[in-house]
Amino acid sequence: MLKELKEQYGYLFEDELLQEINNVGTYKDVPEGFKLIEIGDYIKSMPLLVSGAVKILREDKDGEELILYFLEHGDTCAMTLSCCLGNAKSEIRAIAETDTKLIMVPVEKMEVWLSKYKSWQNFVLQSYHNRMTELLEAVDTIAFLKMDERLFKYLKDKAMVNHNEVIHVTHQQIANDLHTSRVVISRLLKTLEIDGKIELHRNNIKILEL
Amino acid sequence: MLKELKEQYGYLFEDELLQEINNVGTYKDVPEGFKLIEIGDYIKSMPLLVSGAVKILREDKDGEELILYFLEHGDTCAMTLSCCLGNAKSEIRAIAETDTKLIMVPVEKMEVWLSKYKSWQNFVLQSYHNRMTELLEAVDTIAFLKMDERLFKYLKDKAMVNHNEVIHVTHQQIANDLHTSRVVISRLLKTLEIDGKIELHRNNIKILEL
DNA sequence: CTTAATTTGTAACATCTGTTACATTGTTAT
DNA sequence: ATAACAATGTAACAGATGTTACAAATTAAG
Repeated sequence: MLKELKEQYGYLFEDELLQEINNVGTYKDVPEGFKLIEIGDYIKSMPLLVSGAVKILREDKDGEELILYFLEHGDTCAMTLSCCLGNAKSEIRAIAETDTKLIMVPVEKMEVWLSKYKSWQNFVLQSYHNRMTELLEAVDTIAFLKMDERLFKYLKDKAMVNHNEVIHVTHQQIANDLHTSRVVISRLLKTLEIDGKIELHRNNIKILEL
Repeated sequence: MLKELKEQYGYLFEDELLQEINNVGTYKDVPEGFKLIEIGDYIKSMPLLVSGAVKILREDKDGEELILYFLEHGDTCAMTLSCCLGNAKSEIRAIAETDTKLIMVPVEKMEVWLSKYKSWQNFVLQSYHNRMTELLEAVDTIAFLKMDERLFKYLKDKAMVNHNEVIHVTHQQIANDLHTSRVVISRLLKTLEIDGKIELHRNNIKILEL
């Protein structure tokens, strides 16, 4: 575990901090689809992504979802950060998009390290900055793009974090992530296929223009 | 200035920090409509709101705006925080919604205080948390509400930060803030008036259900 | 193999939002 | 007072998105 820690976070943290993380952190290996955080959860430990990808979702009053963004290796969830340090409930849901390796850091340590390690402080602030930027991009996507553009962006992003131009997903699942209906997605996917941007198959879609 | 500082931030900061803010901060008094931050600006000082309200806007690729949220007394702009500490350009525009009093804190001090004052560290983290929450609410509003609901929420929010159930605004200005067209706003406003929720007048609207 | 469930395709229609065009009313400047 | 401008009202239409319904193709279960 220390080896993977150094690979992912060695350029950020000094050896002493890496050692501390190694000592108090717990290694976690979760499969695709595993629910890491549920809305309303009190967060007791913070996840540092080592490998894989995580999908961050928001929910409306009827329980329907909307994807905000994906997290990748080297990322942490600022929403979680925010909740840990503020002792608040999670505002979002986090689902493993692929098989994922994480290091879970107990929340008590986070505060201590904030004062003890300048590099940790920088990491926390940088994480907030990154997540803020990604949230703003999510706003742009939702507010400024039409559904066909949102859909194509979603497909490309998903192919990206899966490191595969073929994504395994049904039209219904896409509709859930984009907070629309299956019929709308099927319609727009067909148009994308006619335009030569994707190839449609049962349970998977090949992205031709990445 | 120290008096107003203590009134707004006394419960957060110890006297020593308040004194430091008073020494290095510059008092700023700006009129309604004043542009505090432009997209792309490098931020050299961080604004602490003392009184008034500030409108935070995002811009699309065609230069059209979209309101994200309002800031009020006791708030600071986390986007600015984020930019200061990350040495990055501003991703948003900030416009004084009302006549506003601010204290501008030089960016160099912010970093020093992060290590020196625990209360400042908490304030910075709490501000990030608040702004993250507000950004998520903005996402909810844009993604989950229809235009008539967004409009009514906007009117109520605006009345709130102005401490007045009569808001001075034209249909065109509302359309700009909500990233739609004037005709759409006029149509929906008329419906709200018929439903007895507002009263329409030239250049102002009275909100009846707050 | 047969049946049931899942996934996808598609039509028809409703509703919401955006656009263009123009009339009317109120305000400002000369 | 009159002209120019700004703000609002409204109709008519276009386009995007959401809904319902049902058929066809594929897969899973018994």
